[in-house]
Amino acid sequence: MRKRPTVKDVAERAGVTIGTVSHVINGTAPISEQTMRRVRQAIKELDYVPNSAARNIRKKESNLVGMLVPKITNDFYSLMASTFMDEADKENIMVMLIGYGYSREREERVLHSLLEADVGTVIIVNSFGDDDNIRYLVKRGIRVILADRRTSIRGVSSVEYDNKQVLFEVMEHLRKKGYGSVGYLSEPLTINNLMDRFEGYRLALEKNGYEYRENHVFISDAFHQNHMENSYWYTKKMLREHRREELPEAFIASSDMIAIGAMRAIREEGYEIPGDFGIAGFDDVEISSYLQPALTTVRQDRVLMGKELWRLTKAGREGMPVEKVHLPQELIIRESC
Amino acid sequence: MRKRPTVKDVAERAGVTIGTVSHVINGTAPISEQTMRRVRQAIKELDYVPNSAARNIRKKESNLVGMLVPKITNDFYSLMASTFMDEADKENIMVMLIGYGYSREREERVLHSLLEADVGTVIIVNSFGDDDNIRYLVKRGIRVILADRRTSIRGVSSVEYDNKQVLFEVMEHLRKKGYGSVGYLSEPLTINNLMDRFEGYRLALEKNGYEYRENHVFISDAFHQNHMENSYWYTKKMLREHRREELPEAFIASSDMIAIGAMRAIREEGYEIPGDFGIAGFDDVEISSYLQPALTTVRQDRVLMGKELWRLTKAGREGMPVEKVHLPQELIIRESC
DNA sequence: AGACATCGTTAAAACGTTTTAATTTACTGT
DNA sequence: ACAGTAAATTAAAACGTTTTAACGATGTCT
Repeated sequence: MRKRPTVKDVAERAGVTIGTVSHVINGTAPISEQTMRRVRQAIKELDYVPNSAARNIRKKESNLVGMLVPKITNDFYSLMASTFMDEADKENIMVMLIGYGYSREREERVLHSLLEADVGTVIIVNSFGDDDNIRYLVKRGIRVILADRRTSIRGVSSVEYDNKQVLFEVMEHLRKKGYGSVGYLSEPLTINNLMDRFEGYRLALEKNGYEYRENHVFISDAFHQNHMENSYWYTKKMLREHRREELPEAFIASSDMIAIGAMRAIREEGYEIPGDFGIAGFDDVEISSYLQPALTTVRQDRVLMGKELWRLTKAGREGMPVEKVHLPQELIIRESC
Repeated sequence: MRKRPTVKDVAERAGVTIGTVSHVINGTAPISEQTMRRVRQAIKELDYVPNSAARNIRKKESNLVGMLVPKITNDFYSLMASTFMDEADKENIMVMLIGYGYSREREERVLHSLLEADVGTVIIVNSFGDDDNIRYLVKRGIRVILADRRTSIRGVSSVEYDNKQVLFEVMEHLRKKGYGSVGYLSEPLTINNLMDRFEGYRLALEKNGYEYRENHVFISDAFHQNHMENSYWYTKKMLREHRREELPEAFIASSDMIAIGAMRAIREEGYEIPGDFGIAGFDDVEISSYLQPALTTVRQDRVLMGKELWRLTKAGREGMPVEKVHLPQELIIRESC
């Protein structure tokens, strides 16, 4: 209710000048034992907490970093964000986490808010927009770090997974398990990671002696709010409209959510997994091992990702040069194929 | 790279004074058609974006609201937060979403950061701490809104679900399905919503002619990072250490995550759901209907919750009085019992 | 004893805004 | 032609900090 105390109030009560108070707080000048005590005491008594807006404005650097993800409700992003925030928290940096919901317009508005808030760094996770936004941020002197996506723009760091390679492992596993053909389910190929995966799929298909068949591949026409549900309907339709022999014997899905939706559809249409259809996903979200059957998937270590992102953020603030980091992926074999 | 332009730069270029620029931006004074144009032009040319820290400091009100949730990786919280943020975004309010990870110490530190950031409102979702933090915030003149939790402290709004009532429905459903006894799986009863549920369980037990049995109730000793996994081990241990007839025929779990962990354990121990054991959860997280079997659960509408929270936030900023809101719950019957 | 360095503190400017009262300019009605 | 008003603009203060240069006091070295 009462007015928030300021450094001025503290100074008054401690019988010193506001400069001194600031020095006590920040340790920017030698202070005698005695005034130290008095100031500390006053701070405690008034329950003073500094106003970071005022501080930032003067220091010309903010303690904010922005993090843009497609959806915060997706385990894949939220775990990554969560680790990142935990790390940032340790060094008293605040992160503004924002989901832009696959909306281009929203992404832009939100970026604008971040600019107003004067963030020094922006982490962009997996945005599918073109590079204009990134270029703009860089031009404004904001450090940009890309996660799970790369760019050719100079001056931005990125952390991505090695998407292409692991598909050979997945495919080989499917072949060994005896699946006679392998289809592919994916979101639209607008981000390079998804493109890489699809390319990996085609390459691995060939390498394992499978034939590429157009109608074994189902690529969604747009990003939807609910990947799971979308994939569910998509797959269901597909299963109904084709005879068994027109369908692949196994699927690789570009994310676990896609896989989960498909699994439900497959089940509902009366087929067995992994008997009638094998299926493998991407991400290894938490729920994967709790499914029935547990989902075989490619683990993308989001904890590691979060930590790397923080490392780069910190490095950036300290003036270190831009970096491109690659993270390994790992095939986790469970029951679904 | 180049210095961020300020209102001063804009003024200079437009050949007016900074006051005028501010008036143009905020519409706080009549401005001639002509200077309007010139200022707008200058803003565009310089690509000026106002610094909200400076603005907030002067206006003595910030455009920030803080939102504290236990974990952002939990679908239950993140969907709630997501809707809230969507609403806030529409009116250009930024929300600092923070997960405190069930850590008391972290909760306190984070609250402190929010104070520094000068938030006007803090939403606390489901915190299990005692009321000290809340009291403290209120004392500092910060509007506090509680979600999925209530308090006796005056001056704080809250939105909670009607937890007790719905258990009668659940229990009746289980009885009608012929389950001979009903157990209960829960996180520790430190928050009133969990207490309400448990109380509802006991009341409903009695009303339906079931006997309350100590060893049919399993209440976890602490909040764990991973509810699903925790519940999995817990249940597994339970199933192994007791003979079938010592165990209940159905379970009510205090959250879907708990239920999912238990389902896996039950499955792995060779039992069938809903045949050998029935199970029902709480929350209706997105994945619930994709499980095998699909989970019967009590839906708590998080979208509605998010919207209500925003409504109260807005009302608070506009000086409206405190409010206590109650949201209905709904039993969603699926396959697990 | 004088020059010099060190320590603790202060005064004042600066950061980028908004806001208020004051000022100028232009118009109105008599 | 004059006071009176309305419209547009400005000057300056204010917000809560940090930072810098300057200050006085005290001590040290020759």
